[in-house]
Amino acid sequence: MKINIHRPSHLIYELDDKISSFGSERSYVRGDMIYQKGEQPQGIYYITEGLVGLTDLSANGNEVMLRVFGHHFFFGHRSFIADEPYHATTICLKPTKLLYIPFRDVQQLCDEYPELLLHLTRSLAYELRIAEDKYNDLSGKAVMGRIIESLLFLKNRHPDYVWTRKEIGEFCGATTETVTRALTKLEKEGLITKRGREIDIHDENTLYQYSQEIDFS
Amino acid sequence: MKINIHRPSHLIYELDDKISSFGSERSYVRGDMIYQKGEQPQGIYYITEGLVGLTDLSANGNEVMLRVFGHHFFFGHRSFIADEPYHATTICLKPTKLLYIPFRDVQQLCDEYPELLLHLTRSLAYELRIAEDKYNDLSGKAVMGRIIESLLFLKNRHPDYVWTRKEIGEFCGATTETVTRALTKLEKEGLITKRGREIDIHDENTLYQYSQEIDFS
DNA sequence: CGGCTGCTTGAGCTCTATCAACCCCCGTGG
DNA sequence: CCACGGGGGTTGATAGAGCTCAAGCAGCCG
Repeated sequence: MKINIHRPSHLIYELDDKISSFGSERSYVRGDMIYQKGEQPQGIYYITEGLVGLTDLSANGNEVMLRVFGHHFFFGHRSFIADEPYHATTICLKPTKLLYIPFRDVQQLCDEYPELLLHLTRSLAYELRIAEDKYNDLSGKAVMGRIIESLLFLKNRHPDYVWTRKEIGEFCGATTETVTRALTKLEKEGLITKRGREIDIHDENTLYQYSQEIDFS
Repeated sequence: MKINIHRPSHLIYELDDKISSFGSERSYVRGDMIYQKGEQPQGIYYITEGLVGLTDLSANGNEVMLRVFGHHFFFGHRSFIADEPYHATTICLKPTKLLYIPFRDVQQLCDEYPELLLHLTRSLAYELRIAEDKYNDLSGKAVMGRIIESLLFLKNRHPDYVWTRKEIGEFCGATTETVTRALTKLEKEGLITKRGREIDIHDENTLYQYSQEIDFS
């Protein structure tokens, strides 16, 4: 997975004000479900504050974290655009405020701000690459590499959040135990420091370099 | 991965004639590379006949098949829309004729047929679900299940093509040997018949049922 | 018919999941 | 303010699914 240090280009802050006059504000706390796999979409969501994860259950009963959305992110539009029921469930990770925009208003919003549709399209194109890069990694990269890249990715995108070992594992296809072991090793190697549940990365580049070294014996 | 028995809804045959007046026709034979990972997109591609695979190399040197495109499919538009270099390489799987549409013409084409952009957007939304379903499967489903689903998916989408064990493996994250072993087992169980390199599925539903049974001991 | 690519089968090994036990941190309520 | 409960984290031992390596076979094209 290519790590994006900078915020994805498809975030357009200017829309913020415009959108706020549409749709209704909703609040969630950690653990709340926003929508559930299988439901029929009725609108799309725009986060003004907080963090949301898109998760699904895999065949062996493990949770899989497919994507994460922070503030200024839309979500729920994939299913809307594909005209499919939701293929996964969204869960609130930290206290979140968002705008729920029913389809009727999406239409109107798109008419008023034609760049919105293009923005959503771009975000799909972007997320598709991420998903396929993740697939590639899962198929051929050792856990250690996946864990490091996920750590860098998640902390870069959402720095002000303490990611749990479970969440990191769900994101990259590893168990909590394996993540723990990896982090312990990284700490011994002097690349990170554990501070309670927080993980301090000493130097992103060094850590990334380390993850690219093929052999973990 | 949810198997789609029917052709994906985002194929719009009516565009065929309209598009043919744009762009230039190109031909490829099996093994030809159409574009390569890292290159900067200059246009998009539309297949009039044949089969193309989007592949990448994983960390351990294995080939990964991310997507396949048949006739009436566009490809190369993800990178165009995301404004990124290609994140993977497209390889011709069977003799293919396609139309190459440089960006200048894409613009014009979109103006003339506004539904085209929406069509491309839908295909991205659709492919994103597939990619995430594949990720989920890879993360939690035993190989046997993945192989069966890939077999059903690939043969449904592109029935008139003899998929090799290697290709099936690359698509679902398994080695050629593992695919062979799985197919041998399926033949012993009376679910498929091997006819040379061709694989005859006795009954899709029975096979699918079998793949959903959790335990492969 | 020769050679190449793809397929098959076997043996062994390794990575990572699984199971289990324990600890630590933190928030909550008495 | 302390006790307690529970979620999260750590560590160890073990097992097994599927990969790797190897060697031979079969189908297919020139």
